[in-house]
Amino acid sequence: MARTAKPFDIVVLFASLADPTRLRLLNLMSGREVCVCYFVEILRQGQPKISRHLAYLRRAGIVEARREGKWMHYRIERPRDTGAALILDATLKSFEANREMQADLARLGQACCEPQRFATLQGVPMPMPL
Amino acid sequence: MARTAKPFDIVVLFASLADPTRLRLLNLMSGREVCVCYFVEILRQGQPKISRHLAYLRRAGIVEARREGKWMHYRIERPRDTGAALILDATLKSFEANREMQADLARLGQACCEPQRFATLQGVPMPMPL
DNA sequence: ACCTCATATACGCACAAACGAATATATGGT
DNA sequence: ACCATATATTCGTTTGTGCGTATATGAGGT
Repeated sequence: MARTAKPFDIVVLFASLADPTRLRLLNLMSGREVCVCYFVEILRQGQPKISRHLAYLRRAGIVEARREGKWMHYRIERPRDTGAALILDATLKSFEANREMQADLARLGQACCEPQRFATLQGVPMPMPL
Repeated sequence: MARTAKPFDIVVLFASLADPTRLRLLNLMSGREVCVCYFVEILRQGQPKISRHLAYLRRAGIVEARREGKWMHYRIERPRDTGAALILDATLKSFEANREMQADLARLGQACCEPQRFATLQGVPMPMPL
């Protein structure tokens, strides 16, 4: 029988959005593909914590990962489910009015333009606009 | 000093949406003010459970209550925070494509048109469009 | 004052989530 | 084959959530 894609679970989507760290991760990924080490540096949180939250977002079906050598790049994946996609759109849009989210983006901008100021980011591939 | 309305907490909003019962409640309230006893009847869940979930939605700032004699009526209250309001809009819109949500609405329609078929709803004020 | 009905809250339990620390896996370089 | 680096997963603990049952509150009727 044809493998039916299991219907998108909206409760799981909301659970994945109900955490400040995960929202900050999504904000940083908005419009860009970002390497894990940037998240660790920008959010100043432990690496296992970041990794766990990224896995959570992936299981929820709104984030995809791509390996490039030693590095993993994460990007937002708009769900095929229309309702879910619109909720995600509205969520990302809401970040535009949020101080902390804009501060995170500013820090990400710094890390890209002046990577020499971030000891942990030497030689790391830069975030790429999508 | 001027009482600053505390900024809308988007994490609390998402937490309030991350539960199937609460989503079903919001769906039933979409465009209508509904009495608690309808929720109990339509969702076939215990009254304390319904009441707790309504309180949760109220604390999250997306639902308001109005007393009318013995009865409590609940309605959706669009948050003043624009981002939150758009997320809520998208959430309600997503219900239109959902089987179970439409079945709940159909049951609510029955309860209104043929209240005599629902023993628990005798003499209860009808849901009112807003 | 008392009783009933509608709704809300308190209590105790079972289960899930989030965390830091430690460990495992995967890749590339020597 | 070995080591270093980047990332993922496991473990044990703490904290939070949802539930049913029991009880409290609040309004209206007698």
